Amino acid sequence: MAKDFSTREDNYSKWYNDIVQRAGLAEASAVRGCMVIKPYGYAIWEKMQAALDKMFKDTGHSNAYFPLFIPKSFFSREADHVEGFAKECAVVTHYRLKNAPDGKGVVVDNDARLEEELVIRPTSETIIWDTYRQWIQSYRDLPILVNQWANVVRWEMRTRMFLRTAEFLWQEGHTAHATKEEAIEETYRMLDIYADFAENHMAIPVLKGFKSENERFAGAVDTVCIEALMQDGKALQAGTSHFLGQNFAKAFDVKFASKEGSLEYVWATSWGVSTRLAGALIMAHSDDHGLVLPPKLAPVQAVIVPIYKNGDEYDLVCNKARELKENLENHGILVKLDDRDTHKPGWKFNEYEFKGVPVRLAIGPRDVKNGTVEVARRDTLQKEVIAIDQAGKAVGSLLTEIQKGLYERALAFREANTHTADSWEVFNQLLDKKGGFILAHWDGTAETEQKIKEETKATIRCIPFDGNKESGKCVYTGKPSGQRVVFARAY
RNA sequence: CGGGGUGUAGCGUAGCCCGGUUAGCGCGCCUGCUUUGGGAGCAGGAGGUCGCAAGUUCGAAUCUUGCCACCCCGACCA
Repeated sequence: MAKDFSTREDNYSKWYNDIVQRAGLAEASAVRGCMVIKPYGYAIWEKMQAALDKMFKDTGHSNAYFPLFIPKSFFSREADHVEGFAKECAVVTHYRLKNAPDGKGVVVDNDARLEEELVIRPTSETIIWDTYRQWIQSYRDLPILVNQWANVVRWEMRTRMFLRTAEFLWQEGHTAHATKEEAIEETYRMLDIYADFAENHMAIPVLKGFKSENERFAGAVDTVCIEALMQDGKALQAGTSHFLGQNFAKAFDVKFASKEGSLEYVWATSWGVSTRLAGALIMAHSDDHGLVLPPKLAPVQAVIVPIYKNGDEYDLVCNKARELKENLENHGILVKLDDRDTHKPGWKFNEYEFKGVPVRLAIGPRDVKNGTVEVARRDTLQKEVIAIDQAGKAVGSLLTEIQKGLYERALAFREANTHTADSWEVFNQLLDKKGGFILAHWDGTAETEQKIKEETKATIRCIPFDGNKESGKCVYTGKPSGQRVVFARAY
């Protein structure tokens, strides 16, 4: 085990922070609540972006960019929206600094107060719908399928690396449609893309479902989400897709002339995932040896560590290692050859283990002589020696196997930590002992959900799409219920 | 914003209660030699506004007051 490193058992949140820091993903910044995403962490985000961006484009979406600043008055156009975000908005009030009268540094110039304050976007629905009004006159202008990659700011009281920071990176899709049906279809289409991405790229199984009224996006008619389970038994909302109805169209007066000649309000969706996904990735797969990355999102899929005693051996081994690297690259594998002489092999082993590189290849004089290479997989920590001329093919299929294995391991964990509760007593026991997802009946009221939250800190993560429609009694009030919902304590 | 805690080299810390050498140690860093199949060893070396500001004192990392930052627990959080 790594020195100076916490275990999940010992201290889960310290373990998480240690991974973020020691794997070089991110670090705290000079600004409270904001983090610096370091090159290795950003490389993972770029791989996520690349995969998602392709999925968006493949479904007809285009990227665009809207301003960081939003006129304050825009927020009050939609009542629920302003209600939901008002408490966490950063506001720009001035546009100029001046030298301090006492000569020490600079101060805000009070003569440079903005006529209307600007809110730093916590999300962009308002400015986008204000813009869409200009873009839409006729049904021929629809649909508009736009996505934006951007940073947003939500002034959070308590922050955690990746999971909740004051500023974070995300994508937000904003679509406009002529019909309700089409908008609803889009809402589900994008949720399916998120679920596909989570399961096939991140190797994290997710539940799809509706948010309850309490958890719904401010301004949405319906919010659907994907929910993942972390190793400590807490749930994490990994992505959301909103059917906005005509709420924003009405708030920003966006109408179109239909084929029939009538003037109608436009139907809308919005959907997003953020750098929070990196947090999900860490907590879903990593172990007490450090980060574990699924091959599809690993910036380096295989690392080659040469082993040698002197200059002659170094040349011999590294020449072979370069051949090996080329071989792997020809199989489409992202390979790094670490031929630095400044660190010992043992040090490198630990380093790459900590950084979650899926496959490690060690090659020394013995291997050169025997035509072999040692292959170690990060997920199971198993090692084996294989023929070096088979390495390209072998590592390729090993990466596929690791990707699949991580998903299956996460799925098995979720299944082992999903329970049903039919009484308040069992509900509480499950929460205290195991956490995880709890399937329980709920009377459908916001009041009951609120009370459950106050008493147990558990919330309704989602009302699952695939939940069977068995009827039962609310676990809290005993009132009739038509379907089990998913409860959990959540990030 | 409430309750508690912590600020000493890049990181982790001792010293503080009870003021008094040149602020000590580990990791890391630099140089050299020996090493290299799971975090190397030895020798030498560099690196400090003791969070910031004021005060008490002959003298402050140490005592007093104020401020700032961070951490934990609450509150808050689609």
